[in-house]
Amino acid sequence: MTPEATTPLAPARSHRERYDHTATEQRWQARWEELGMHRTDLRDETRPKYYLLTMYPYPSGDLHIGHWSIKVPTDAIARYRRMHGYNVFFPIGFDAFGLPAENAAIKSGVHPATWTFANIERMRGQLRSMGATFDWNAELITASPDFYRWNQWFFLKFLEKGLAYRAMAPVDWCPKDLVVLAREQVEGVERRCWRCGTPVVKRDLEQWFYRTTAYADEMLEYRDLDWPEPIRTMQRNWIGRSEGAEVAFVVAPDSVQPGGHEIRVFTTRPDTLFGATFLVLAPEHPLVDALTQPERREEVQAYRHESRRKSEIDRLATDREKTGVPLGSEAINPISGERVPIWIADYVLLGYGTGAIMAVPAHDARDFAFAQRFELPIRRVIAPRGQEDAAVEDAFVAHTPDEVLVDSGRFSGMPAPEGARAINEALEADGKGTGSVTYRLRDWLVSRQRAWGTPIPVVYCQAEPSCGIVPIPEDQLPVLLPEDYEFRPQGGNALESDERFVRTPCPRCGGAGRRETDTLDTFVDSSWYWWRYLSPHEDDAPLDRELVARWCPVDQYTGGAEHAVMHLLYSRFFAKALADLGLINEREPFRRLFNQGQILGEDGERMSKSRGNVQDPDELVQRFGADTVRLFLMFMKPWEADAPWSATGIGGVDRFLKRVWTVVLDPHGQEGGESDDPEHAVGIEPEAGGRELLRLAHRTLRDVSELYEGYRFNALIAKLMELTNGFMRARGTAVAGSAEWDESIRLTLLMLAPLAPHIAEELWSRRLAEAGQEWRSVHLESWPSWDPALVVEDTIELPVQVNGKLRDRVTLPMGISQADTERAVMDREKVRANLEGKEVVRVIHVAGRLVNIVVR
RNA sequence: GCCGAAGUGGCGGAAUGGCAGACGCGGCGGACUUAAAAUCCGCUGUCCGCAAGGGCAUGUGAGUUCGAAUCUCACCUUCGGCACCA
Repeated sequence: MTPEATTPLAPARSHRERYDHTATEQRWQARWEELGMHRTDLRDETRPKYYLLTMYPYPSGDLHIGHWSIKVPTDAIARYRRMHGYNVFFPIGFDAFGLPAENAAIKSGVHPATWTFANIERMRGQLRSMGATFDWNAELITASPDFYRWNQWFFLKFLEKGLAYRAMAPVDWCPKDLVVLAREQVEGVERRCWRCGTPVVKRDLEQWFYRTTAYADEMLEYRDLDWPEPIRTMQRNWIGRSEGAEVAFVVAPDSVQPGGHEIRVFTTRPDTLFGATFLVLAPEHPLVDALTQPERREEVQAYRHESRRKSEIDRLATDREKTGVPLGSEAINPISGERVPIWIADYVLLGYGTGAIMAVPAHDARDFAFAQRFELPIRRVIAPRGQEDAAVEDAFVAHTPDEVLVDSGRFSGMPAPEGARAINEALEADGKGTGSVTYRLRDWLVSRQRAWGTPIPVVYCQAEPSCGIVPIPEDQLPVLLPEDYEFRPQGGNALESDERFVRTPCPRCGGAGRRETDTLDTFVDSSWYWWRYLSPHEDDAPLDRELVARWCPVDQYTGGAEHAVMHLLYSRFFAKALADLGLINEREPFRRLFNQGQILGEDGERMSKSRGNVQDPDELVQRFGADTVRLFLMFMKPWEADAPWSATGIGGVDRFLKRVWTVVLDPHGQEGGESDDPEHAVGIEPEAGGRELLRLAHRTLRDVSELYEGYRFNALIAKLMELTNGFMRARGTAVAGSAEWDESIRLTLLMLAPLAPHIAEELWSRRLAEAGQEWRSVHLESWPSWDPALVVEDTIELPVQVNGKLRDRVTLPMGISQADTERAVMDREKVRANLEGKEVVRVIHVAGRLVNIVVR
C-alpha cells in the first residue's frame, strides 16, 4: 500500500507531483527503442502472427494532424493485439515518387530526390513523436533503387505473361507548353493549362497498360474478405460487369460508298433490337471517316474536335443537353432489315463496349433524350402486358416480370427475357451476333510522361533492321534514374532531354537504341509494398516467399476511403497476377479493411498545402504531450467519420489524463470544495463501495473490450472517463486504497495502455516500484478478462410506455418472472392514471427491455 | 451527372427497432483562495407551468410498426471517388 495510507484525509494537493509529459514521453520512447520492443521477429513461430498495415504516407514535407488520425488508432490496435498474445508486424514507409517532388524541382531547382529525402528525414522525427510502435527496421522508400528495381522486374514478368502491353491512349496536352498534363493540372470547366492558361486538348500517345480486365470477374468475388460493404459496392460498380450481346449492323451502300462495313454494337437489351432506330458511334470510332458523307465532313470534323476537349465526366453527365451529328450514311438493322441513320455523339465512349451503340430511344433514357432533341423516330417494343397500346411519353426502362415484346415481328408477345434469348439465337444462327460480356473497368494505364518515377525497362532499337521494342534483360536491372535533371519551367518529362539517359545500345543487337522515358504510375509502387516490408533489403527477389506465405494476407489494412476503387483494386490485381506468376500463394492482399474518416481543415475543405489549411500537430504535442493528442484524435469523432479540425475540447481529454494521474498517485487526497462525506462514493452503502467500484471496473472492461474490437475508440474513451469519474467520487473515502480500488486501478491502466502508452507506462512503473516489484512494461502485459459474476446487475430499471410514450420507470429485481413484472407494472400509480377510462388492447413486454401497454 | 457515404442540443458526438442527447467542450451556479489561475462539486435540448407535471424535438415529406434517430420511398444539403494528386 501507499505510504500516504496512514494519513487518509490529508489534503495532498501540495504534495502531488505535476505530470511532466515531455520528459516522460521522451524517456519511455528511448527505453522502448533501447529494448527493441517494436522490432518484430518475423521468424517467431511461438505466437500467432498479426500483420497490421496502414497506408504509407506521401512525404510531402510535414506530417499533419490527418496523418496522426490514421496512424494513432492503428497503433492502438497494434498495442491491443500484442496484449492478446499476437506477434504484431506494424511497418511504415514512404510513397516517395510523384508529382509534388517534380513541381518542387521545377520551382526551386532542387533534385526531386533531395527534396523527397529531406522531407522523409523530417517526417521520421514527427512519426516517432507519436509514440507509435512502428517497426523501423522494415522501413521502405519507393524512390530507392532497391525498391523500384522490382517494379521494373514485375513489368518484365507482366510483359512475358501478356499482362503488360502497349496501345494508343489519349492524354491531356498543352499545345503551347508542349507537355502532358496531369488531371490536377487541368483547371476549370474551360479545361485550361494551369501554368499558361491555354485550352487543353487530347492527344493520342503510345502508352503502356496492365491488363487489369483479365481479373475483372475474379475481382467481383470477395472470398474470405472482411471488407466494408460500401467499398465492395463501389468496386463492383467500378468493374461494372454487364451481360448482353454484340450485334453486327452492316452499313448500307449509297452514292459515295459501297457499304458492307460492319459496325459491332454492344447491348444489354437484345430484346429491344426492333426498337433500334439509329446507331451512335463514339466520335473517335475508326469507321467515322469512311462513313462520313462529303457534305457532312466539315460538321463531323468540328464535332470530333470539340468532343476531344471535353472531360469524360462532362461527356457522361446525363442531365446535359445531348449533342451529336449525323454522318449521312445508314446501316441495316440485322433483324428487321430496316435502314437506320448513323450518328456520332460524345455520350458514347470508344473505350466502353465496342465504342458504338444501337439507340433504342423508347427504352433508354439517354437515347430518348437524344431522339427527342434531333427528332429521331421512337419505337416502343417492350410494354407491360395489357398496356401494349399505350403511347410513348418517356423512356420505359423498368424490368418487371410481365413485360412483353411488341411490334417485334415474330418475337412479339414473348416475355422480355425469353425474347432476348430468342433474338440472340436468331442472330447467332445468322452470324450477326453473339452473347457477350462487357466491363466498365478499363485496363490500367501505367505509363507517365514524368521524370520522378520508376523508369520503364525497355529500349527502342534504332538499328537497321530494328529489333523493335526490346525489354531490358533482368540481370541488367535496375534502370537507374539520373542523379541530375534539367527541369523546364513549363514542366514536361525531364528524362526526354537527358541524352546520357536516353542513349543506350539495343540489348538485343547492340546497335543504337533509345531508352523508354516514360515512368510507371506511383500506384504501381503501392500495389505491392506490403510484401516488400517483409524483406525490404533482399537483393535476389522482390519478396521472400516463405515470409509472405507465413504473414500474408495482411490481417488488417487501415486507410482512407478515397482509395476505394483505384489503389485497392490495383492491389487486388497485383495479388492475382503475382499468384499466377507463382510468386505468392494468396490471391487477395488484405483480409480485413477499415476506412477511417478524414480530418478536414478548419475551413471544412480537404487539408492541403496549397489551400494553406494544414494543421501541424507539433505545437499541440509540445503543449499537451503525444498521449493527449492521441487520445483527443480518437475521442473527437468516430474513427470512420469525416470532420473539420478543431482543437476545442482537447482540454477535456487532458484533464481526463490528469485525473487518472491523480487517482493513481494520490488516492487519499482531496480537492478544495470536495465533500469528505463517504456517502458520495460510488456505492450506495459505504461498506459496499469498494465492491461497487470493482464492479464498475469490470463492466467497463467488458464494454471496452467489445468496443476495441469494433475500433469504436470515441465510445471506449467515454467509458474510461466514466470509470475515472467513479474513482474521483471514491477518492478520499475509505474505498480509496482498498484492494478493490487497487485492482480497479490495475485494470484501468491496462485498458488505457494502447491509447495513451506513455502515461500508462509511467503510472504502471510507479505502481510496481511502490509494490517493490521488478519493472516490466505495461505493454508486455496480457489483456485482462472480466469476471462475469461481477458484471451482473441485481436489479433492472424497466421503462413503461403507454401507446409508445414513456410514462414511468420501475425498478425490479433481476430474474423476476414475466407475469410478476406485468403485475408490478399495472400496479404503478402513474400507469393506472394513464390507463384510466381506457381499454387495454395489448401488452407488449420485451423481457428486460420495456413494457408497452397499448390502449384504446 | 454517375457510384458511395453522412445529416441528432450552442459545439464534437452517444444510442443501429425498445428510456433520445452517454462522454466531452462551452455556459451558469457553488466550493477552495486575500484574489486570480488551476482543481473539485452541482445544473444545463426546447416550450408551457410556482410546482407536480405536460407538450415539442434526431435535415424535409410520406410510409411500415404496439413502438422509428435507427427500416422503406421521395426530396434537400454536405463530403469522398470518377481512371495522370496521392
